[in-house]
Amino acid sequence: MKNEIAEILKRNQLSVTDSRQKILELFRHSNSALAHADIEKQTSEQFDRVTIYRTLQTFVEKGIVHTIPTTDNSVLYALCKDNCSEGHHHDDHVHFICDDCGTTYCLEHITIPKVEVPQGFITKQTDVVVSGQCDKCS
Amino acid sequence: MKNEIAEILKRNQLSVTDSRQKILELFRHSNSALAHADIEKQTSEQFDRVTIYRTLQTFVEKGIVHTIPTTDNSVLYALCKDNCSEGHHHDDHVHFICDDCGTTYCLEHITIPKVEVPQGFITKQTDVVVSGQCDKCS
DNA sequence: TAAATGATTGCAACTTTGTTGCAAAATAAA
DNA sequence: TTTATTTTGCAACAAAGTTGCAATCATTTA
Repeated sequence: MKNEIAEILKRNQLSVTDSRQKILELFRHSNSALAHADIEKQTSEQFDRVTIYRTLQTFVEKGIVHTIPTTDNSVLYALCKDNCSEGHHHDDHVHFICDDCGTTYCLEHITIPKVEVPQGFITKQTDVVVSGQCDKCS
Repeated sequence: MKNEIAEILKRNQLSVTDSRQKILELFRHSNSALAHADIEKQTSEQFDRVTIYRTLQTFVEKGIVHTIPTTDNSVLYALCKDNCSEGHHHDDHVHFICDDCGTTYCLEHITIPKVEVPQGFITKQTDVVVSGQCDKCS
């Protein structure tokens, strides 16, 4: 378990530190996306705010975690499933935000539809965020 | 021209003030989405930061403007085309963010595809954000 | 296994972004 | 024109995020 987490870090050429292990564990045990504030709370302020910012940034750069677009100004992070390669995210799944409980899910099994763009535009990534009620709140 | 803008404000039961007219004009003359900072710059700091925040908030509430989800933590605003009714946005179009120049476009003519969600989930809104290169940068 | 190297952390200070209360000013109504 | 209501700008604050730097920790090498 703990070894598996250390493995992921090593595979991404990251040194294995307490904060990285703990934060990565949080993501693996959560079935929803996490905000910076969630992580700060759930680690019971064991780590400095700055460390959490930097860890998340590193994880995004390494393709361990991806950010989820939201209409409000909050930033959400979620595990990339098949461990995207550095700078090459290919998390082609839909995100679902529940209006009631606020939970954000990665709907891994629903693939992003192809979206047409006008002449001259080139698509590199397509993000789909669905909002409404999740199965627990409906 | 100016009258048309005043009309929109009156139609939405808003009193016609300098800041509201000027900011609404900015949106109408821009073919892309605007961030709070853009507006602050483009009004050459004629209005207080707070006024701009409050004006944008009011416009969103009235359905004159809508927010666009982004992967970074920035909030973008764009004109609602057919002047959504209060609280009832129905801007079912795709948003495109150019990775090179950073411009965000509302692709008015491209409709959002229907996205399946798992059993028990209820869809209320679907946001699609495509990123890549726009026609000017490709 | 211990010392040396290099990366990461925590702290402090700071910037940027967004919010709130309130008096003054502007708009709309009478 | 006067009155009532709304909006604005200021000040002060709160939250979110960033940067430099010394101390600490992880990894490498001998």
